[in-house]
Amino acid sequence: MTTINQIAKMANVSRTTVSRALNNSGYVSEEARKRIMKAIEETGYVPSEHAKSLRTKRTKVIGVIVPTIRTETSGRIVSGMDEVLSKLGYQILLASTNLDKQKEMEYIHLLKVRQVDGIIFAATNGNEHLQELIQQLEIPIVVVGQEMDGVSMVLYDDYHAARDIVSLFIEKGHRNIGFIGVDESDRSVGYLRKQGYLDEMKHHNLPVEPEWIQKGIFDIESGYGAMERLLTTTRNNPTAVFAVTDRLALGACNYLKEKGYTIPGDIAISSIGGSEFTKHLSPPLTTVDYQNEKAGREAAKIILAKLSGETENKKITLDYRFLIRGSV
Amino acid sequence: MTTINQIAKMANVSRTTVSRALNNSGYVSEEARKRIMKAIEETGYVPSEHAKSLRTKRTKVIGVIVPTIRTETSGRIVSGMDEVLSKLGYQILLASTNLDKQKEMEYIHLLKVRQVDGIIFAATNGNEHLQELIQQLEIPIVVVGQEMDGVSMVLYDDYHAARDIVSLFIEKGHRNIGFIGVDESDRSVGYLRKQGYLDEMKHHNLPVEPEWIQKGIFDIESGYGAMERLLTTTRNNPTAVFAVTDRLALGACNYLKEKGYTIPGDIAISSIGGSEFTKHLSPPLTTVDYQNEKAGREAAKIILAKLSGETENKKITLDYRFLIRGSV
DNA sequence: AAGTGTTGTGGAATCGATTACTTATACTTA
DNA sequence: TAAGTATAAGTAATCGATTCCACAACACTT
Repeated sequence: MTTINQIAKMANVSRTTVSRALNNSGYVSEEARKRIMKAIEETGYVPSEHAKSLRTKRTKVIGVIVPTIRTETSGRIVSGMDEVLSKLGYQILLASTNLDKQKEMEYIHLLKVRQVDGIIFAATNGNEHLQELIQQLEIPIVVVGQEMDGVSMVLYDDYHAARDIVSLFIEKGHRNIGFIGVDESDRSVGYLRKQGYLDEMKHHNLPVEPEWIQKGIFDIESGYGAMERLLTTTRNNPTAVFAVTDRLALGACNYLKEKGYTIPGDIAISSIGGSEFTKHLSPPLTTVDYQNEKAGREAAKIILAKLSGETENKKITLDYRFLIRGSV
Repeated sequence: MTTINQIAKMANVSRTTVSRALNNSGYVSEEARKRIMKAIEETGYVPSEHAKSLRTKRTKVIGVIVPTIRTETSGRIVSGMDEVLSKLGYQILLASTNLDKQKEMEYIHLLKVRQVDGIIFAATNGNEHLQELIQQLEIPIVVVGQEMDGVSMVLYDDYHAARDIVSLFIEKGHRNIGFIGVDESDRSVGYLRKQGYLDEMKHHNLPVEPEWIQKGIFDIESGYGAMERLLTTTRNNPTAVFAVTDRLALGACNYLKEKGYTIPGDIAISSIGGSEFTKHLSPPLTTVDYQNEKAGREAAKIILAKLSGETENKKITLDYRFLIRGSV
């Protein structure tokens, strides 16, 4: 590896001058600059980022923590971030927690050690230790899709999206409307979306039977199970079901098809997620597209703003697109 | 930020001793060790990775270059890598080219500057400049899903997977079999899969009309277009079609459904990819699952082996699972 | 002729670690 | 008892950059 000292020697100047030439700081004569450039050209020299970081305390790396990178949602978020960050020479150090709450905290620690310039946190969590940890972090941080005190956030409008969906069902004449959710410790997906459902039902004076509310985890199988429970534990079956994620909805659809129910004839279904696959199901799934790329882009922009001195915490709530398709 | 010097002062030893205690190298008395640990505890000190890297030339970071992180395939590959790497304290520095061949080379450069310990390259390319660049790289490198001279590779068995698919069609009685491919500059997806198709056809003495071979790019829309051309440019229509990716197949299916063809009644269809969504189409798509996570894991293992001294280049060809479902 | 400003350059400290080398004990062992 | 060795800890060089400060040389003012 070529170092700045070798370049200095080749160009017959001190390494100070080389550094100045490289960073366009201070005075460097045309001749010296030319000799330096020639030496750099010949050797293919590139300055060591580590030495630089050690001195300047900036790494041009942003740490990104996601629950998993196997899903389309995470992929789209990260993709959006990368779009903005790479343009300014920042790179992404990826950490995937695989839904392990313990790891979320470990990774924050790890990223701090790596001295990333900022952290974007896109993993769901209810852990209050994490809150604490994040608060005392002296690195800029942005949280995506989750409310948290004292940090910048990019939020989806979970509550209103949920109400919109239920409202659509009601408009179409449904009165018995079921709900497939996840644990409420997940504030966004679990709590807010459920609250939207409940409030919209109440707003129309529609009753909600306890059996209409089922819970799954984040996978397709549990959507299947939830729909099964939904249709076997009460005589008073719902004619429409709102699932909080596309995957849950997919599982639910699978159950319906298997048992010979028609969609939306017997049961209408809709969810939140906007995954690409929803378009190609039969019938195509009605879903809310959160525009995850945009969330990623916005989060990246906030981090960049913080890095250039902005101190105020921002809170952005993104709009969404309601994709009404054949399943309702 | 606490540094090793502060810890040394607090524990009343030299920073050398602190370093030794931290790295379990050389002798440190029990008492000294205790005092050091106490100081670390109190301050929450973590050694700076940059200072470390500067001295040791190891960063514990692996650079990963992918064509895009929006797709399931990439997500699964990266996820598999992360699984193996994070266990040993390595992290992933992600670079996504967005299918821009120029960027592939830029990123290799960028990762080199960041002094990553190794690079995993999972982006398709036909560029010979890249070949050169990779060859002169003194960092360990592993290429996934693409043949290249002089480097370690993790390959999918594109050729045989393609033959298996065609063979299945023939077994089911099809004789007119169409093909939706991509540009052959992509050796794996473009060339090898096509070659498998052609060879299996020849092996059974089946003719291949030029119109049966259509080309798309990597998205759903072009699959739609390819299928359209396939059925409108010749009177001698195929009764089965092999698409080289799941997305192309999906586009093709969309066209068929739109025009009222039945699958597999009028036209059988199968592809390579094993994406999760294929299971939920109607009919479910017959596809070859490449087990991308495994590819990621294997690539990670090879990099790790290289980092611990292994010099020989490895070439692994992964097996695949043929998921035969309703579309054939 | 003295003072001031601009341009160009280099010396040396610094960032936070690791590590080769040295020194100082205490304990074996021939 | 002298030599050898295991244990413990410190000194100082080093990694590859940035940056503060000092110093020249020269051109202008006044």
